[in-house]
Amino acid sequence: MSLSTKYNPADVEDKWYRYWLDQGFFHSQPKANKESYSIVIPPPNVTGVLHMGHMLNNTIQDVLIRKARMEGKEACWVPGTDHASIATEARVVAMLREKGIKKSDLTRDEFLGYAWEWKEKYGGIILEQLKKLGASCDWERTAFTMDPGYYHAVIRVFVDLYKKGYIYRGLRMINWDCEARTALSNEEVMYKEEGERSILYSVKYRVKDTADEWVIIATQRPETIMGDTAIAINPSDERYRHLIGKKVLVPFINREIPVIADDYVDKAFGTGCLKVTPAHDVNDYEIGLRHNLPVIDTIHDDGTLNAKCEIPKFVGKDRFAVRKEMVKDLREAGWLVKEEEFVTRIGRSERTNSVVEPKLSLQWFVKMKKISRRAYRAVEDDEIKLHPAKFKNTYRHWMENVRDWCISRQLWWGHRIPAYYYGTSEDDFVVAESLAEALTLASAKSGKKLSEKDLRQDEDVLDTWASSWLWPEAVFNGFDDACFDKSTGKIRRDQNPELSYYYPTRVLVTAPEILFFWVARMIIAGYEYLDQKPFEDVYLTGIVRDKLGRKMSKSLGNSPDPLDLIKTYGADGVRTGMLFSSPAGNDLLFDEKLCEQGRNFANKIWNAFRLVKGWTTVNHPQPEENKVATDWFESRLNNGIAELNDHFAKYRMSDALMSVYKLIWDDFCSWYLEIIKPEYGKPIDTETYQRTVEFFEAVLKLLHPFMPFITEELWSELRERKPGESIVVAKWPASGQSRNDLLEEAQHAFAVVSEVRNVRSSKGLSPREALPLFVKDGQARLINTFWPVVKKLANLSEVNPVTEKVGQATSFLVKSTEFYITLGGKVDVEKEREALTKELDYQRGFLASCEKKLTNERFVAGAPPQVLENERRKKADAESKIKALEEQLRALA
RNA sequence: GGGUAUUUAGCUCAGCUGGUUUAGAGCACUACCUUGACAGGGUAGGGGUCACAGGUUCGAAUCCUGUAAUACCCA
Repeated sequence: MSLSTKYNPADVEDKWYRYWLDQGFFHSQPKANKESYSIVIPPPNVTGVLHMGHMLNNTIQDVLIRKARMEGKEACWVPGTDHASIATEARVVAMLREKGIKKSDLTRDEFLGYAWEWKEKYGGIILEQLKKLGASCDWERTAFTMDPGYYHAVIRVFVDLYKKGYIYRGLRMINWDCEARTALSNEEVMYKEEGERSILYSVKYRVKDTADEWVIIATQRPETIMGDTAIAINPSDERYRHLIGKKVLVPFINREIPVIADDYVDKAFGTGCLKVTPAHDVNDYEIGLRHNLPVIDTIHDDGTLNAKCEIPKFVGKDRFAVRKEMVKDLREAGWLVKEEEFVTRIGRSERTNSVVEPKLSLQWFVKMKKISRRAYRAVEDDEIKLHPAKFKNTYRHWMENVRDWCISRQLWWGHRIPAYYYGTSEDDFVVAESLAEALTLASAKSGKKLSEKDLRQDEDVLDTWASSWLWPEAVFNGFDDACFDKSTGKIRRDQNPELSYYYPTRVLVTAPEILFFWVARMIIAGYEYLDQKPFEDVYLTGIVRDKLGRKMSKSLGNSPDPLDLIKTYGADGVRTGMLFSSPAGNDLLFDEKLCEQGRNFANKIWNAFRLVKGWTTVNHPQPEENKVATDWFESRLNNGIAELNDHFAKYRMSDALMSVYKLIWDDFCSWYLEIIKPEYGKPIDTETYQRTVEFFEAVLKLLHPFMPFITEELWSELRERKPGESIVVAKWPASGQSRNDLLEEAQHAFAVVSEVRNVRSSKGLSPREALPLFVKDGQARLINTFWPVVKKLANLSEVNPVTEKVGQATSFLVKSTEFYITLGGKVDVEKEREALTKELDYQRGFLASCEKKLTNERFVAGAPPQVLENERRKKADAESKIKALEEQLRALA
């Protein structure tokens, strides 16, 4: 073991992680008569690399799971990754493009071959990085949402929900990514916070059968004019009321469209006339439904215009190119009345950044209203608790307005939708777990004898969340043949020992931004398939931002590389750095200084260890101050454990860490060790030494969930350890009796020490110079057993009780006890007077505030007795202090 | 535009159902300390009319109403 004055994390971290793995401490199996404590990891994208959000999230999980393990629970933390269909596919497509391969030149199977290759190569990176952080996952259970068993589970659930009537296929307005050529969920559409600049064009349409009557509409998408099927105005708009029912002509193509009245139209926006294009705008589509308007879809999947636009020169051209041409043509025709810049919100694909095209499309949906009812109640009734609880409101709001879930994606990487088509009509399909089964069903449904060649499987895959919502069940193989009952569509827990042991999991730790599309849906699935919640608690972390409050992102380049941080500050330092400032649900403004604080803390403990390890022992009777110190610290420790457990129970991780931090730094190092520290080169008595080692062990254990590496290193060196022993599986300290009288007396004693030090510091006296102290007790004796401690820490030559004030001395007050230090002529009377006067002013002001209350008749009549009594005590206290201060002032004169 | 939250020391935050000393912590800051565990340290200290304006109450950082700023979610 090195004697360096600085702790070097790099020397120990890898060594211990390997040891923990070799010993199998992280592996869990169901054990009869042992309580289980399980956590499933929010699976990171298989394409991802570790970012600060993961660091925070996984540190918290590791802290919780390590504490549970030490408490003797069967702790099981299941790791894994998510196939992230759209993100991964985008990366693979980009990778192929670099090699000069176009996705469109590949067959589905060829493409998937590349995708799997890519996944095998890069897919495990993030999990390897978590090991550097110290994550105590059960790696033998590592899961992936496209593992064969998991894949089958997802397909099985699709079939089951279809049979139950929850899944349907329908025409809907969806968000379309023209570049990736896929539907996007609302969550995958991003808007720039500050909006985007665009141009609002005012265009005039001729009213039918008039020579020179026009309607002027405002639009930012003139390229969609050919898809217009109405002009809408607000029914209360006097300016246009006379037009209702008339027809107007679409520019260039002269198609007749009606003028209709609809409340949706905002009179103040643009000209107050809205062109309605149901195929290309969500709101227009809604208006179209209300007024039975036709839908004319003029844009292809790739964003180019199609023949329905009726203008041949536009067909095949990109929507944005057409916009430019259209504007030019309108201008030349004299129909463009105005162009003005304005700021609007433009939806863009999270993955490709291309402008989202609202589009009508046949997609698969899950009906959400009924299936989500129990999930809604579960959180409402606190069967599942959200931390912090404020998210309950958000959850309720979403659940009450839940909308059907579009689960199909026009991609290849993912779980292929198990629908098989056999004819040309929209209803000519069946849904089945396998081709063979599909064939049977299709033959029956069509009444024809079909062969496999007649069946065509749906080309699309499922939304990634439609697989990850099964995570808590699927990682324990809940949908296997052995326990999934197809006839009831339920999992039989009793047929699955793992599920019956680990489910429900204890807590889910994740980011609030995925409360709906992941957390809520997992709850829904849990109740649907097991009639039981998937987890007891949901701990929602904040978003990691930079010092300036900006979200950390790759594009901003404001995110530090977590592995570099670990290299610089050690995993323990980074873990504590993350937790120092992360109250649940609040964003964390990350600053490297926090990691530095963590590293410094590690160093502090390291040096405390060097101190204790450096002592030699001798079999002497225990000195009085050591006896007092050990008794006191035992109480302080017990009380610290209780406090810590309480913070944990409430998921107050920051507070939990801070309370261990202070217990170790302030109480153990600054007070306890300073009291018992023998003079340089002298030995310490055996009794005190033994107790100190015990205390040290206990505080290391309390700190272990937060700082696993340094605590293991020191714990292993503190005593002889047998092979296979480890702090990882050491017993969490029990919180025993705590003596309040000792804790209180210590407070007073330490206050006296501080005051004496203060006197030294303000008088410029050396700490080596012993001083005499005189004590004039007030109503109660402040210090009894702690005098030897005070004498040592404050370096007092003598302590003398007095009954009268002491002249020619500097003085201070703790509670109402007066203390005097004679300085042999060194007293600066003016300074003393100043300090005393300042204190006296404060006490008088304080007294006045008490008196004000007590002389208020309504207060005396209305306040509860304890409050009154308390107020009287405060008053008496202040009065005696004032008296003492006045005496001291007089003594100075 | 709708919803939900936040606003307490320079920074990040505690302060639960109003009353335990005219508000607490960590960091940062200031002064002193090259003291034998630790300068990645020690000792001491300064710093807030609890966003603003009203109201309820004997009493408000805490409850109510309004205003303003900010954040997130949904449209």
